[in-house]
Amino acid sequence: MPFQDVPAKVDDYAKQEREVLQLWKDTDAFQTLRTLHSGQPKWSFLDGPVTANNPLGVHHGWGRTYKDVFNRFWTMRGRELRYQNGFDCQGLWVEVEVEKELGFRSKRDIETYGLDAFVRKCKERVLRFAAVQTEQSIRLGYWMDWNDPDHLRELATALMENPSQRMTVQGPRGEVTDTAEQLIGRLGMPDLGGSYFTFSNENNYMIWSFLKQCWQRGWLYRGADVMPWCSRCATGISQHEIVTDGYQDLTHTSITLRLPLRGRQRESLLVWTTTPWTLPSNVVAAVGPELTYVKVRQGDEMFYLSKGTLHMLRGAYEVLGEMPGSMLEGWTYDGPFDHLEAARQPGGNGALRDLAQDVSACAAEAHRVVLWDEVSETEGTGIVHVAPGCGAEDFRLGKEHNLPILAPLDEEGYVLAGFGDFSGQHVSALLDGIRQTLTDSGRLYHVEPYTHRYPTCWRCATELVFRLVDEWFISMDELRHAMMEVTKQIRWIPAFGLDRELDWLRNMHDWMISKKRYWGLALPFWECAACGHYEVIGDDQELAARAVAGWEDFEGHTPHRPYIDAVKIACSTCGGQMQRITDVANPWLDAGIVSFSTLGYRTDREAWRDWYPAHWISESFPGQFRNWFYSLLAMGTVLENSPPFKECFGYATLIAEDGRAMHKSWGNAIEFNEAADRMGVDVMRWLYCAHKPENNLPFGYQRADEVRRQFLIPLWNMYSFFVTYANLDGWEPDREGFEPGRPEGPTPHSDNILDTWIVARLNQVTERCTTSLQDSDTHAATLAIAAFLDDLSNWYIRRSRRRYWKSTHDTDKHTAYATLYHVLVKLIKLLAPLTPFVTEVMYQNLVRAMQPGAYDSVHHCDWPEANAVVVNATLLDQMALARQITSLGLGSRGSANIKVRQPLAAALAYVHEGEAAWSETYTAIVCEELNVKSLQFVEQETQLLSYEVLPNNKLLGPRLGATLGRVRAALTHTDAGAVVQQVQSGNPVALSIDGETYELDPDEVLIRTHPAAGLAVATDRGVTVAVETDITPALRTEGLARELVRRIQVMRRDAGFNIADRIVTYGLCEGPLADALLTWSDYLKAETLSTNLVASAPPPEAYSEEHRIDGMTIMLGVQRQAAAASPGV
RNA sequence: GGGCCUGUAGCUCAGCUGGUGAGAGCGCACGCCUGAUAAGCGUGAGGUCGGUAGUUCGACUCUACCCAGGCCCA
Repeated sequence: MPFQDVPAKVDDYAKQEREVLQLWKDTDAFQTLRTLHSGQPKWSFLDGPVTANNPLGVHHGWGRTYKDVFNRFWTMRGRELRYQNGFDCQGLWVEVEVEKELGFRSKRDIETYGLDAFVRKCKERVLRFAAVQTEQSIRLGYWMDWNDPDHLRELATALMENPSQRMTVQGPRGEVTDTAEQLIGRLGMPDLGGSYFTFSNENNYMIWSFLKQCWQRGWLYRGADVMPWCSRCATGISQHEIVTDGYQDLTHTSITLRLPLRGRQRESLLVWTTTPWTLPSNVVAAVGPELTYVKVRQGDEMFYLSKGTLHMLRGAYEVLGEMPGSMLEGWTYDGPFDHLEAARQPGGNGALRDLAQDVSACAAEAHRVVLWDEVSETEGTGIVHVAPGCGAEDFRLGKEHNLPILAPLDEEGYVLAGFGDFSGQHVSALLDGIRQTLTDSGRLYHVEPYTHRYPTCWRCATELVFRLVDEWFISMDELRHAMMEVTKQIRWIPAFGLDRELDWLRNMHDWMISKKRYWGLALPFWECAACGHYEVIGDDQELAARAVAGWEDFEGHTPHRPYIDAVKIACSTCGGQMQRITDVANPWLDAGIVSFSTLGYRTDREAWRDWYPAHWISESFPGQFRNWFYSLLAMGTVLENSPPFKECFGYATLIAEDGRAMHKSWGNAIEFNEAADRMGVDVMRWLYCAHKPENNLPFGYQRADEVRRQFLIPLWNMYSFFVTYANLDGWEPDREGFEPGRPEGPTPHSDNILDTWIVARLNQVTERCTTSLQDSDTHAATLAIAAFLDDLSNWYIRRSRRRYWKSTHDTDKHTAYATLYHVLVKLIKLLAPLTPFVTEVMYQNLVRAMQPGAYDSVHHCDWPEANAVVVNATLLDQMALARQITSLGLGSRGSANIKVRQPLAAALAYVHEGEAAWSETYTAIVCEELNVKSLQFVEQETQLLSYEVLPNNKLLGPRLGATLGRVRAALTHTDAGAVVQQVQSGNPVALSIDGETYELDPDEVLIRTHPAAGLAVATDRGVTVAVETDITPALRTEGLARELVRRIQVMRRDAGFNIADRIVTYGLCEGPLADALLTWSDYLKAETLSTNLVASAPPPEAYSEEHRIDGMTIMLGVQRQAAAASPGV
């Protein structure tokens, strides 16, 4: 039973990969893998959930490749894994897409549409994209416990038809029957299996428990703050979100205006703002206590501004005097909009100000100059307009000075009552009116466009405004330090991850967890309308026990809006009825809880302990320090005060090949599916793995081509070469003693030095790969493998080719096959986690087809063990030396301009060390490579080169310290030849310096060489090689013979003969060519498989060509022998 | 303003805890090989290792400062 023939070239790697996928599916390969490793020691990987909101991109492919590589590696190393993928399901990002789908423009549209229907649409969208992402992940070769994508779609359809219809599905522990809605709510649980979904009941209730703990420890509070707010989404944007993609360069209209000082005729402060809509909410003006201010005259007016901002003035001015900022403190002024009702209302306007402070003054009364360290001169006038209801820093300053607050905007950005004509207008439309009012009142000084980085909504790109809101927060005061301690117990890769996480933790404010939206975790906060008391409910059972009304409306539903909102509980303080606040939660709570919710923390604490903490997690690090990593840490710290993961592997950002971010609109984006089809995913995976993760990864078709050419095609060529010749010779691997986990068999024995060498290299690389992957370093693993592939292809196989195609069937040939087979099979096991498809194809043919007891898949095999005994350092060094001599010899041939086909009499080599272990075998290899008759080592390198002697700094530095410099000087002035002789005979070298004698041991002296002029030599790292350039007539004849062989071989191919065909060769020529034909006729016949070599013109039926060689002409012909049609070589 | 990362050949990047030759791939030039063949191999040109100062016998490697780019936080 021969191997299946292997095409020399794969036309379509993607097609081949799809066939592998089908094979895995047909043989249920993944389930077999789980069974094989069930009960082994555990390796816990916790997946960071991907937002199931759109198809995957190639950047997801990068992360998923890492995850799959390490999952596969640890599995092969004999570990049991969970293989649970995660989908992130709840939150604004899904709402926004569904809104787009439905053509909605505001929250009101959603309410009109109905919360129940809207929430179902959100769930449906998640399920449909989870199905798409599942298919894409499978295409990538990512082996996980995937749901059947069609099943997810069926659930989505059922949910939309009728969520309460009962369905029965097959789970890993048997059939499960429930309503469509509840089946969806139970996805990822042990009885259903598959990916976890953060919208699951378990995930939501587990977060409730977490929040209850926070509440019990006094960390949970409702507070007022001025926050970035999206008027379109009608929601606050948390610190975590705004920093991601939030800032854009935007041009706004900036206004400089007068604030007339009270009691000072025609004197004004000059203030500048880029947000004119905040001017009606002005309360105070701030100056820098350290800055210097000036009083200037323009016409009959006097202005105050800081000295460093005089450029803000338009037209001529006269400086009247200077003063420190502190001198202005307490001056009062007339506000620009004091005629508005809001400015005259005691304490300011708006309901929420009471949450913030207790003040009775109105804004108009509060107008004065205050000191503020934050004021700078980098922009503006050095006098800052402060509106505590419209800016985060302003708000803090307002609290400090107990100022009234004017909060002008409602949820959707419309101005509230009390602002005159502005009331009812949208914030984005206020500019003209404000400008006109200022012009009319003579307050306007200057107007100018101004470009700055301004925050926008990360979902809908609407410009954010700052708005006074009430939100729910987790206080970081105590948690911060506990989290930092936990963070330090984790290994961060790259190491700077620790610093980044700590930096974030040090700086972050209290964690805003609420959102005034619809699709998300329902915050379990119940509030009493009567007395204002609130309580936190810890799980579904507690809710059931406490419910006094509305339970029947909720029962049977997942804990989402609107049904959860129906449940009322009794107030433990006043006995009144408590209602859930309508807010939903920040989605990072959902992702952060998964080290508890997906591992059975609430239901099976023992099983949870088996898998917690995760050994390894991985995500792209930009962003995740403040998001997923952060929320995991928060939950682990609050619930267990322990690290939820031991090792965090981060990687940078994927960019396009042109060095820019990928953007569809820039035309440099690549879709995942398109990449998979055009590149093949093995290529993608190698490209990902060969990259250093902390650097941004340029991704594109050019790089993919490089990978295919340098990695995949050479690998395939070697495989194809092996199979082609093994089949010709009918070679097959031993079946005796076959072990499915180790299909490569025991290390083969051979007397051939190339065999023992390549086996040594194989085991060296195995060791390196093992170490690297254990250390989460795919980059190092690919480097080691790439170097090995080069050795295998360009040295071992190339040097061994004749052993495979020679016509005798001897032990040497068998050993050659056995060795190459062993190497290839062990190699594909090393490669299997990295490139699972091509290795599977090779395995199916090399192993599965030949061994009845073989596993179905290469991925069921054990990770290869490094056999340290065969890693012979001397052998590796000597072969490296042989390659070096060869390379140098080729270099010197090149400099003499003599092609390799022309034999030369001798190569001369000098090696300054390591020659002792040299053997004739290496000489034979080098001679053949260099096409020389002999290789001679010269004793005295001075024949070829001159010496230079240097101190061995590494040894002498510590010994001599500062005197090393003088020793070096002395050494270079001595007779180098004499020193070399001393050193080579093992004697110390004595140096006299300033009357003192220093003795240097032989190993404390290094010898370096320089090529002497006029010789065709090449030298590198202490090795020198020269070739004799004399070409004798005999050598010339031989060279011609080799030239003829080559031309005949090409003719064989052009004539369409098979490589084993026997032929008759005709040659008509004179002179030296005729000599060559005669003298080397046996050689010619053997090389070209000619049974006969006829010195005459070829007959008409032969394939013939006229050739010119060195100015001579020869008529060559080749003719296939009828008798040679029989098989065999 | 603060934190982190990056800066090595035309391009993309390797260079482990300082040790004496500065490397790979791509591109370029020239050549070779040809029974893995619309593949492969070799050689070469090309770099003051961002800059400055310091530590050291010795710095691409460590330290400080500066410059440029990126990310993050104010």
